[in-house]
Order: sequence, then structure tokens, then C-alpha cells
Amino acid sequence: MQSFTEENYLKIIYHLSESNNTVQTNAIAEQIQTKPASVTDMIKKLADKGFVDYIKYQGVTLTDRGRNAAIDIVRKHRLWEVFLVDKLNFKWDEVHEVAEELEHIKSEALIERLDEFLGFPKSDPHGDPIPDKNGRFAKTQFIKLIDLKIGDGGTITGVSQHSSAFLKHLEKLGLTLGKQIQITDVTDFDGSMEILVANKQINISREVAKHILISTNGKN
Amino acid sequence: MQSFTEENYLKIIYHLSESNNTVQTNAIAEQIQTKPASVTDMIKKLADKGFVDYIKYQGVTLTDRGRNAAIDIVRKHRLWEVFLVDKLNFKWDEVHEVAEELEHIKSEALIERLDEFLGFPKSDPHGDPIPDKNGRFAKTQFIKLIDLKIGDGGTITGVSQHSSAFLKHLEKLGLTLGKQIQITDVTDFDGSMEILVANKQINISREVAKHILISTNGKN
DNA sequence: TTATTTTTTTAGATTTACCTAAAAATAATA
DNA sequence: TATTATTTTTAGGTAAATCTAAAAAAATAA
Repeated sequence: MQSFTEENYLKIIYHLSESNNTVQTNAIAEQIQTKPASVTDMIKKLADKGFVDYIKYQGVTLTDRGRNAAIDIVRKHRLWEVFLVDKLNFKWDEVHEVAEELEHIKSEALIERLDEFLGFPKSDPHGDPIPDKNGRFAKTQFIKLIDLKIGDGGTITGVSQHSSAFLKHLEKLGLTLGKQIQITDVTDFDGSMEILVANKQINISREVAKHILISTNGKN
Repeated sequence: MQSFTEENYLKIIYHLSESNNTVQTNAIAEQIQTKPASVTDMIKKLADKGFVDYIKYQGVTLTDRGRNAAIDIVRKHRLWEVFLVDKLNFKWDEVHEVAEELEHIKSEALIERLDEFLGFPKSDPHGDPIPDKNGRFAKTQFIKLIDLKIGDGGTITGVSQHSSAFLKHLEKLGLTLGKQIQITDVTDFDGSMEILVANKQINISREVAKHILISTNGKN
């Protein structure tokens, strides 16, 4: 059984592994809000316990054991988010911090019964897939909104940023999960995008477009 | 904001305060499963922070601040127990340990919305009263089953022991909350009690009778 | 390819909550 | 009241997770 802190490291390393194969010390430090020296210490500990493979100065990769542990935490996090939104009427921008705490509650029975209570949801309020109790989940094929071309369209099925500020902004723009969108123009000057949502034309910055995930249905 | 550990100390001191005015170091150590020396350390810290009044060798009492903090934790614990039993179909003997973890989740919004979701329950699965958000709750007037005399009767409205072993035993005997009981005999030899429950005669030990709380309606 | 910058690690401290062993205070008993 | 037993505290230490400052390795630029 891992400590609260070890669980956080595993989770962060797991998320960072999605974009880079091996994960750098500094990247972990930044995510976990701590100093690189502390990360090195913890990495050694995780390596000793068999959760990560570690080569000095080269970064870490999760072992199968580590990945399973991480996925288990991600499962808990996302199930709690569904609970908070579906049952307690939290908004999608209010759930992240609380779920960060709830994900560390150690009870197999709790999480299985919560899963059942929620109707075995397949994705969380941000569109992220929820692993089942065996750690399996559909690897969803998303494309970033920013990578679409003029004329392309699709459905908003996820976001890759969970900060309250970002999500509130999306909410205001009407860019919530399930919405159909279409690219109508891309501004040469700053790369911002004109998109059509719910019969309205809106303009979004590159920074916003980077973090919206689309399942396409348009001419690709 | 208190640490996980500080919260546990406050909660234990609060519970021990219900039977004794000032709380002894050893009593805390026993409850919290730690050594008296560690308790002394923590007590000093809590005194520095203004949660308890402490006189060396004399024990501690909660300050108003300490009592409020403790009641807040008790509120969370009991609300989570209701959630586990009412929504996730846990049995009353399965909820204590998980609630011990959940009670430390720090989110005012979470607990207020949970309270609402549960319909503002007044008592938990063991019959203990749930403080409202201002810390107020009815001081219920219980009498211990063991203090009843032959012929006395009443309703089981609480238990003063939350261990799984004890609660499972009660379940097996049919002694659950809300059940009407009546004392039909008290054995001279070992002080065990014959009681009438659901038209059946059963015998319970003094140890069991000590931890069953009754609201009386019979001849007192 | 050398020099510079960045990244990572080591070494040594700090804080929190705990421990053991011994001393001091209080309570109980002879 | 003196002695014994119990309770509580002090003193000094440990483990987990962090830190700062400096050294070492790797990556980048001149």
C-alpha cells in the first residue's frame, strides 16, 4: 500500500507518460509543486518499491505495477468527479480539487459500490475515460481543436486542462461537452479560430483551442 | 486549518469529554493507538494553537474553538456514514473505518451539498445525532440497556460501540435501531439479561447490554 | 570542441508525528 | 506518613517528505 504522497507521484508520472515516454525530474517537480531535489528522493523510493524504472539523469518510466497503481488512482479520481457533478450538483470546474483528496480514500468496497451507484459511467465530467475495476478503458481517439482545418467539424468530447479558470471560460463561450462545432476561419495574424457553435460565430485563442478535444465527423 | 492528525486528536478528546470533564493523557493514547509520550507532544501543540486548555499532569479540556473543530469532524463522519448506508448499501458495521478517512476531506461545499443530498439527516446509522452546519444538535436522553429493571421497556435508539464485531452480533440477535424491547429477567449469576424482542426471548451479556442505548417508554 | 546553460543529483537540514528510556509528579497502599 | 505503583512528562532519536546550496552530468550554443 502506497502513501498519499507516493500515490500523487504515480498519478503525475502516469499523466506525463501520455505525452513523453520517459518522464523528466523537472516535469514532475513542476506538476507536483515541489523541488527537483525532492523528486529525485521520491523517485528512488518508488524505484526501490518497483513502481518505476529509473536511470540516473535519464528520467523514469512506470513499471506494470506502477501503471496499475496509477490507473487505480485515476479511476477513483474520475468516479468521484462524476459523483460530485451528477449527485451533488457541482459544476465541472469545481470538482478537481476535492477529487484530488477523495481519490486517496483507501477502500476497494467503497469505490466498487460508488461505481455501481453512479451506473458504471464510462467518462468523467471532462470527457476523460474511466478505467473499469480491471484498469481497462477505451483509448479514445481525440484530435485537438487547434489541429482542425477550415471546414472541419466535430463534437467536443474532452478537455486537456482542468483548471477552474479554463473551464469557466469554456462555459461562458458555450463550449461544453457534446456541443457540435465547425471551423469557419483561422486568423492569419494570431492563429485564433472562428468557430460555429449553436448557430453562433465565436472567436477562440490558440491557447484555448489547444486544450479542447474533438471527435471529428467532418471532411478530414 | 488542522492536520489530519490534529483532527483525530480533537475528535477523540471530544468523545472522551462526554464521560469525563478533563481528559487524561493515557485515555487519549489508548484511543488513538499511540504512546502517552506522543500524546503529550501533540497536546502541547494543540494548546499552543488554542484548541485545548492544558495543565501539566492534570489533563486537557477543549476550548470553544477546539470543540467547534471537533464537532465539525463528527458532523462529517456521521454524514458520510449515512451516505455509505443509505446510498451505497453498506451495512452499519461496515462504515466506521471508511468514514474515519472521509471525515478528513476538507471542503465546506462538499459537506453542505452532501448534507442536502442526504436530506439533512438528524442521526447516523448507529443512532448518533448529526450536528447541523452550525454545530447544533439535540442532546439525546438515552439510558443504557443495562440500567433498566425487570419490566422496563423501550426502543433501541443507539449504540455506544461501533466495532464491526459488536454490531454484527447485535444484527444476529435482531437488536437493531428502532426495535422495541422489554426486560423480562436479570440473571443473578452473571448479570446477563433476558429480553423480549420481536416476540422472542433472548439472553444478552452485561457487556452487550452496556453498549445498547434505549429511549424508554416503560415504567421507570 | 570548448564554453555555457540547463537539468539532475548529492549532502546536509528541517518539520511532523512518532518512538524508547528515564525522570518527575501524582495517586494509592501499607 | 512512608512506600509503592501509576501516570505523565522530558530528553533524545527515528522515518517520511520536504527544503537549500553546491556538485555533477547532460544538453545546447558559440
